[in-house]
Amino acid sequence: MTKKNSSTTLFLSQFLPYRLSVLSNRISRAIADQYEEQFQLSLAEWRVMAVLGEENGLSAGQVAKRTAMDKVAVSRAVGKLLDADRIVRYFSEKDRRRSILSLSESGHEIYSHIVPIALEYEKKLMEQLAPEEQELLDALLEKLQDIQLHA
Amino acid sequence: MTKKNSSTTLFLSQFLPYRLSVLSNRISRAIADQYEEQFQLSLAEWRVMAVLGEENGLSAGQVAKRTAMDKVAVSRAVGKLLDADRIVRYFSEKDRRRSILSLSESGHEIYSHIVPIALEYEKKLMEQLAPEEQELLDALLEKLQDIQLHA
DNA sequence: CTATATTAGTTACATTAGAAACTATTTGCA
DNA sequence: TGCAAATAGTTTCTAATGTAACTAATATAG
Repeated sequence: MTKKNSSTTLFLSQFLPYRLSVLSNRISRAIADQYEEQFQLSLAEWRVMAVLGEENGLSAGQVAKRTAMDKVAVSRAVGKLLDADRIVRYFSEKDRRRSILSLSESGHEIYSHIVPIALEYEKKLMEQLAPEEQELLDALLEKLQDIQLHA
Repeated sequence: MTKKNSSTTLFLSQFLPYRLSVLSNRISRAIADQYEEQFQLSLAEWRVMAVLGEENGLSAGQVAKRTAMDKVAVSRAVGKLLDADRIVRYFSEKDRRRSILSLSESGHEIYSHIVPIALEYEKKLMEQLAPEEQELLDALLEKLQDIQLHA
């Protein structure tokens, strides 16, 4: 029952999953604060717009994959964005289940306002790190991303 | 790749806040999956237990600060943990608003089961990185954590 | 063909989480 | 003192989220 000392107490402030979570939430919240009020956009809605700004004509399923959101969240976000005329939806002629989504004129307008804010924000963050450090962070995140979590 | 941010398009998959969020959610979820079912503990409840395992006798407010949860979330988690007899609560004699929280016997028991799981998990993650990389990641997170987000 | 399985997306239900208002207590200061 | 402001924590109301069930369309096995 008695185990190594090091494995009987967890120091939350040094625990990687916890640190990532706190950092990530702080950053996301800080950015979201800048567009939520100004543009009445939830984080989920913004993510959908972000991928559509990157690539037009995606289906809801493709959006889900790229944003790492689940399909219900995408469906809801898409619904709201349609209501607000920020995106446009067709359905594929070949497969009428598949939606084809793109930013509307006004969606593009909003997108082009938010992108600089988001990038500026990221820049501010990254500026805290030296260029080599930035590259390292990038590489480390890449590695961690690829880990198979459930062996 | 070198950075060439046109500042008119955002590539979500290369956007630091987004990458952090996806990574962090994946990791937290994977760990939570291991104790939620087994011990009927939500992430919030586990966090409260984790800081109490680290330091006994904290008030709800101190728990909130250390876990980066808001006070409502702490209040609710504390309520559930009390119901399940996983923690014990007194109120300070000097200031009867201030609570004094600590793990109960059975709380300690559960704590001592989960800590190794969490640490093992973190270890698995970190093992993907070379020792120098681990130190670097640590240092980079430290730096990012300290950034003043709202200038 | 046609019955079954699969896929895309939505809806319904239950749970959780956050904001704001509220209670109780303590502090500050006129 | 005594009354406004501050603090600790809880409750309430509402919005966001996840799971499962559902609808519609397409693909496929027999």
